[in-house]
Amino acid sequence: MESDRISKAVIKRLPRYYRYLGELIEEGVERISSAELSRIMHVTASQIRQDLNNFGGFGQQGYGYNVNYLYDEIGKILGLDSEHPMIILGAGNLGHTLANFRGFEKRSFRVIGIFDIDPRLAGQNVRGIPIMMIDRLPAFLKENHAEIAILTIPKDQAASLTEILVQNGIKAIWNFAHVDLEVPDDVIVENVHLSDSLMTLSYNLTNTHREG
Amino acid sequence: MESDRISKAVIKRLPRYYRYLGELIEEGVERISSAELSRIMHVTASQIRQDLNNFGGFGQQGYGYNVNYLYDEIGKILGLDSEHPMIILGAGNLGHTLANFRGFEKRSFRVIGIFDIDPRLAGQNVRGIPIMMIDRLPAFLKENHAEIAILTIPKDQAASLTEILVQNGIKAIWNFAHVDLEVPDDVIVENVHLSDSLMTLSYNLTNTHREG
DNA sequence: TAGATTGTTAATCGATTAACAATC
DNA sequence: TAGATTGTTAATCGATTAACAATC
Repeated sequence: MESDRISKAVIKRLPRYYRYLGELIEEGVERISSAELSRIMHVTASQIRQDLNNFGGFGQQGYGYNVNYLYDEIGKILGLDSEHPMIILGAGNLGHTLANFRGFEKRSFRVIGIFDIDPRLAGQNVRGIPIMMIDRLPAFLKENHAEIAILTIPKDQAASLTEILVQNGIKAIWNFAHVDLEVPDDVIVENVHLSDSLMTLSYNLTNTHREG
Repeated sequence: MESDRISKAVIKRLPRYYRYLGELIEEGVERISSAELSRIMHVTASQIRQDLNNFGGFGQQGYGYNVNYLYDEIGKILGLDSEHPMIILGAGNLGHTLANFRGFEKRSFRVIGIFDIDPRLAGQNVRGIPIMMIDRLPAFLKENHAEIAILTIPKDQAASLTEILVQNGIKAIWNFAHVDLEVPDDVIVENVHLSDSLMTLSYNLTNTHREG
């Protein structure tokens, strides 16, 4: 069923709501109206209500939203209530950095294996997570359930490794390589193109201070 | 002058055009039509022409676009033809990783200093880039021209450090901390919220394989 | 109950796509 | 010149904002 597809714009805002609600919880806030949240987040109250109502009626007229309840519900919508075992492909600087992120585990994203082509890294580990050679990948994926693959490899290796991942049942790729991956329809790719991000910054820097 | 503000959506697409054009150059392609580029990039030809015409008429009727020329022009639009000295705040894993990125320098983004609060790091360096203590930051910014500050610090330090940066004339912040920064209008912030990105992936993973 | 605030419909705004005349 | 393809205007589509009736 196609159903009413939620727009990409809405989905991209969900983590931000989640983050702000988390902060409100830390501050001990129990309820909040869309108007108040609007002020804090610098978005319109209308947008907040529209966004949330894509997923259900979480609020109550005359009261607003219960912060804890809304936080939990958005967490569920984001899939944070279940485990997401991950593997990292590429044990370079970035791979190591992501393997060391403690924040992920709070949210049930756990790295269960790291893969590289450099034989000098074989047998090493990061926080107890073993670094294995890429040729072990298919066997590893048969023996272990991994949902998400993180790609922190050079762009020229991305295509061939993606194929291996797809063939072995990986359904989601968090891609840090500077290429767009070609995958079947049922495989999800989320790109983090750092250099694109930096260029956007550079654009704004170069062009903003000209006008005005 | 407000002028015809280029939409954010268009700007976010520019680096992607730039990337594909760079690949075409590597492949020795000299000219390309919007129709052909459309096929490669999986966007409409109409959008390509509309996007580019925000900045000028780079093509030629009956011919298409000269790849090298268009690449250079987009590079200029993105501000890649001038130097962008950067500093990194936070010499943790991520700070080190970014300091080590060689790709940036090709494009005239150069890291000139790294700052941290951990006294054990004082005097150390990354690829010759000195790690200094945060209290040296104001003096450093007076003596050296830095355009972009990269924030790879814990979120609770982000607000106070941002204030110091703004007071000392930094006009652009590449923010990896998990908070939204409050800055004056003339300061540009580009966020890289990795956990937001991972949650978006998790959302799609959780919700996509249900329908269909 | 009266007041507040949601959920939701309608209006507006902006971005994408289609179409085609201009022109190389 | 004829053919190809741009630049640009017009049409469509989607997302955001405004408004308000429903309801706690």
